[in-house]
Amino acid sequence: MKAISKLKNMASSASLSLSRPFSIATFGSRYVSAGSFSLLDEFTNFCYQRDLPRAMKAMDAIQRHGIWADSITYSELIKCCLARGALKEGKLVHNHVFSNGHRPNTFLTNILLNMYVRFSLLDEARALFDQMPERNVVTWTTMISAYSNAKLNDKALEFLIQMLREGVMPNMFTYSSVLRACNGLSNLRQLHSSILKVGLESDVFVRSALIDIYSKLGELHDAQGVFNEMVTGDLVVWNSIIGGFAQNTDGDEALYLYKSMKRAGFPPDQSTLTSVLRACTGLALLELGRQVHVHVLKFDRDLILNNALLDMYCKCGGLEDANYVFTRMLEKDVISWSTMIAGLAQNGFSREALNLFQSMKESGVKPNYITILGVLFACSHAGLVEDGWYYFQSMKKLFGIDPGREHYGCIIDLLGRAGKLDQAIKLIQEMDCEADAVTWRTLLGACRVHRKVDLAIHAAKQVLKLDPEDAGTYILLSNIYANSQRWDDVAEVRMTMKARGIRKEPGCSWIEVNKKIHAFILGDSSHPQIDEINRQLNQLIHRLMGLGYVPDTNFVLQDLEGEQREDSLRYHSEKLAIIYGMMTLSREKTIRIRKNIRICGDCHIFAKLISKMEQRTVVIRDPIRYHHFQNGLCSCGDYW
DNA sequence: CTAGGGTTAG
Repeated sequence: MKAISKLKNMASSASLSLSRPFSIATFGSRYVSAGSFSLLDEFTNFCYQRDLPRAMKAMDAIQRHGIWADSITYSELIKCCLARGALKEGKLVHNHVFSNGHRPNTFLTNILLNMYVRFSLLDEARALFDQMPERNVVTWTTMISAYSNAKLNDKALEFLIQMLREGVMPNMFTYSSVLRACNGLSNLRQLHSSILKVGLESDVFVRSALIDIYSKLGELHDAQGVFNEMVTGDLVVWNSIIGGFAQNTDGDEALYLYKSMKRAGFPPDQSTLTSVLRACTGLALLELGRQVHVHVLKFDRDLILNNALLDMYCKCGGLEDANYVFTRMLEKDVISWSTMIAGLAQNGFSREALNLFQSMKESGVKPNYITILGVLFACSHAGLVEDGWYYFQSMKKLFGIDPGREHYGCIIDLLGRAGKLDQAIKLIQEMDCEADAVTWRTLLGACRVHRKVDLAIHAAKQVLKLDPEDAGTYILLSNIYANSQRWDDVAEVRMTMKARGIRKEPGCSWIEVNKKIHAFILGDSSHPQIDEINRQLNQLIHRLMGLGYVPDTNFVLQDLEGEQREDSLRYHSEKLAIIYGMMTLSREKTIRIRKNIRICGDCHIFAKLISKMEQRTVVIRDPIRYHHFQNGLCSCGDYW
């Protein structure tokens, strides 16, 4: 410290800039006259002043005299080029320091190398790397980091191996870069054990990189293990684990960790809030999402965060809030537009979705693969066969996007709704991409609605071939057979299920009341108010039956999955959740429910009748679509 | 001179 303050005093008394180095130049072999010395002085000054145009001119002058400045000066100049995106000038500096057989040291070459990496010129970087006579850990790390950022994972790993072979020891920088390049678990476990061996696991960068890659590979258990070992925390480490759970659809754990993080004294930042919103989205927690919104206001310029907020409102059925956020966003990108378009379409506002698509095009934002999906989804929901077909046919020509499996799925849905099953099956045969389980399930849905038994059996078999774990399809297939009195086939399906150990998931519905989540599971009566709920449910069913409601126990071809317990039809979890919502939420409030499996035909009718009789809005989100029940009608148009 | 975390569909 003393030395520094001494230097400062010297500098101010001599009115020199501190950043100016005392040693000015490394001289070439040639004689340097007093005139060229001042040229060099000038060059150095311009570099430190970050005056790029003058520095470049001065560099030209010293080059003509065959002299070079020191590495620090050039590194300042290159920083300046990087800050201004001046690639051309950067290349000139590169040529200059290599001119007339001069060779920069490893430090300066690393900086040049990094410059090419920052400009995403990996080939140039590689060429420079290849001609370096000496490569230190920074050299290797720069290349590895460049390759992992470019997703050239094999290259990154290959460089790590090469580096080790040449006896250069990786440091924490190296590990945190190369971890992102892990393609599989075996790579990762190997790297992890080397990290433990050299004791670098306590570095926060390495820790967060480990957590992140474990969770990207779906190994949340390992990610949490690494997290739990943490002694001194760091915001990014917290964000890594919270993001890991949020992205792996374990919203509960993400939210729990979010609370712990705040308790540990780390204020959330943009990244934290984005993950927390994603967790709310997955759990359909509109009220909690609204609370998070308050914190988002501090970061109103953050596009990613606002997109996450927008999506939360869309997915939680808060369309008005979504629209509010959307109109007020300072900046909108493809994701913002796509989110809003899909959100409108999924919630039954097809016309609005298509209008928004129009505005998007007018605003000059280019639609992408996902945008078109939302558009096609809107068309199929509104029964706009012509429009949907048009967009599908011309998406390549208009937007340069090749239709993928999901686009075909939308069109199959579109044709299916319109009852054009022959065309739908023809399309499946003509698809450029392989039909998958989702494709066939879409067709199966159409067969169910239009009661095409033979085609339904074919589609169901295809689904099960591609996804042998799909309990709902087994049930549906067995119901179809039962309905046609094909008892041998029924027995066979049941046997297959048993042999494969397929068990149907119990139906479960969640509703958020007073910031608490209430879960209703079929066959579970642990809710404290279950007796009252059942009493009111029975009363209501009685009243509905007086108005002509007939509990629909004939599931065949009406129920794609449902809760599959014919005898307890009246206790399906969504019915319990609706009643509970009616009991606890004031009349003008929307009853919002999330379900783990698809709604059955009977509950669908039940919800429609309630919406009319009680004049209440009910929104049920199942795993694949939204049902807005209002005044006796559902936004899905009775097709799902 | 080299390093870590977040958004749309499925």
